Amino acid sequence: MTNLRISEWRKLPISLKELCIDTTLRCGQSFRWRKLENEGWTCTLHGQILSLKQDESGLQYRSMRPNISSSLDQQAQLTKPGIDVQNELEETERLLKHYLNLEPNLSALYEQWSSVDPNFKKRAPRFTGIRILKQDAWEALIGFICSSNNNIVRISQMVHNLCLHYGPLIGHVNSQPFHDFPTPESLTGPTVESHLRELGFGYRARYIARTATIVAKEKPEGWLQSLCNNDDFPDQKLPPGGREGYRRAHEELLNLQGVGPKVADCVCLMGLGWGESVPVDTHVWQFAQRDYKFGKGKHRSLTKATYDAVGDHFRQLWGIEAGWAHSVLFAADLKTFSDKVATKVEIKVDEIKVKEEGETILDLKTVLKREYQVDVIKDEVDEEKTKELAQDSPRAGRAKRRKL
DNA sequence: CCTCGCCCTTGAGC
DNA sequence: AGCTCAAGGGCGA
Repeated sequence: MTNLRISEWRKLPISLKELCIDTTLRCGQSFRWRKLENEGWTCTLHGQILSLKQDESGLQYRSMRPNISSSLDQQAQLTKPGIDVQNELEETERLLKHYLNLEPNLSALYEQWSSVDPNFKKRAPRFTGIRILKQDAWEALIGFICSSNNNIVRISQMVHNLCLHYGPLIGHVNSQPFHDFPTPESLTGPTVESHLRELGFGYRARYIARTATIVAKEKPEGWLQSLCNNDDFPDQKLPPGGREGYRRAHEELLNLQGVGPKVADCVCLMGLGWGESVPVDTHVWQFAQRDYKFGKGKHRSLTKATYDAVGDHFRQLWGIEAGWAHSVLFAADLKTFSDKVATKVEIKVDEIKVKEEGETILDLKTVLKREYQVDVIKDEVDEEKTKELAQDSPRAGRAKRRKL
């Protein structure tokens, strides 16, 4: 095991309503946290390894830093002048508070969204404590370039491989290596694309290599950070298209390779701190049609115009932190969390079907039995609504159909 | 402006 | 065993 200086466990007083790490770290906004036996959620952050544990009493964390000299044992390190342990503890706490984005009052936001949106009010109680993290913008950018046509498990694997091969090793925990996220510079070079293809990145290999080159060589130093939101006290007025700074950041990101509207919005929201950013992916498009009357007339398919209209709608409905509310409903739509949503199976007997065969019309009375899987919020089962849902839901058409 | 085929890989479902 | 399809899209014609 690599020589690490391990801090004591410290406590951060925060309720599960304000932050639920088990949901927040798995809902597809960050891809590097690993849950280890006896260690909890673990990830590298700015040259150190952080572990998080949470129960009803609060959040616990500890840091693991690489030793400067491996010849000294832990006791010697602790007493060695030059290493200010107290200072490091404070630094870790600052880092963690910043990353977890603990400033906004999440309960108050949930209440506000619930008061203006019955659908949010119905679904949110099963998904409390989902907080938008303040991730590093560069990491978010690469992570979401990887996300196209992909699933969370595989995205996480790809990001892990990226760190393993291109990021500096920080240390081992439970005999697993932990690397920091690679810099843009380290992902430039003539062999990166082909190597990433060998590692299974597919067509995203070229996007990553090109975007890394643009950021490292063509843009000025600190360009990505310059797009981030520094408005600590946003005024309540929000233009339908979002604040000027958000629009500019979004537009700038579109010039990169492998970055379309959706990926740009993910980076704006999770890497640059623009709360009004609403990434519209297949899940969001699904519930926009199911619960918010999109998918008809002018906004039949998810074109760029429809994409903007969906975002504008949610911004007007939810306000300046619309992206936060969006993440709650997104999580509610993930199969990963289907254990949080009770599944009710409805049996419905179809109408008698008449089957034609050549010239003879056979009265084949085929009774079809359909099983509809309907997401039902536990303890809030409304029979009429449920049936309606089953018939209107896009899932109903793909529901299992068995002949008897 | 909208639509479509294509891009890589993996796992589930049939 | 083999096929289709979707998984948090983007790009070019």
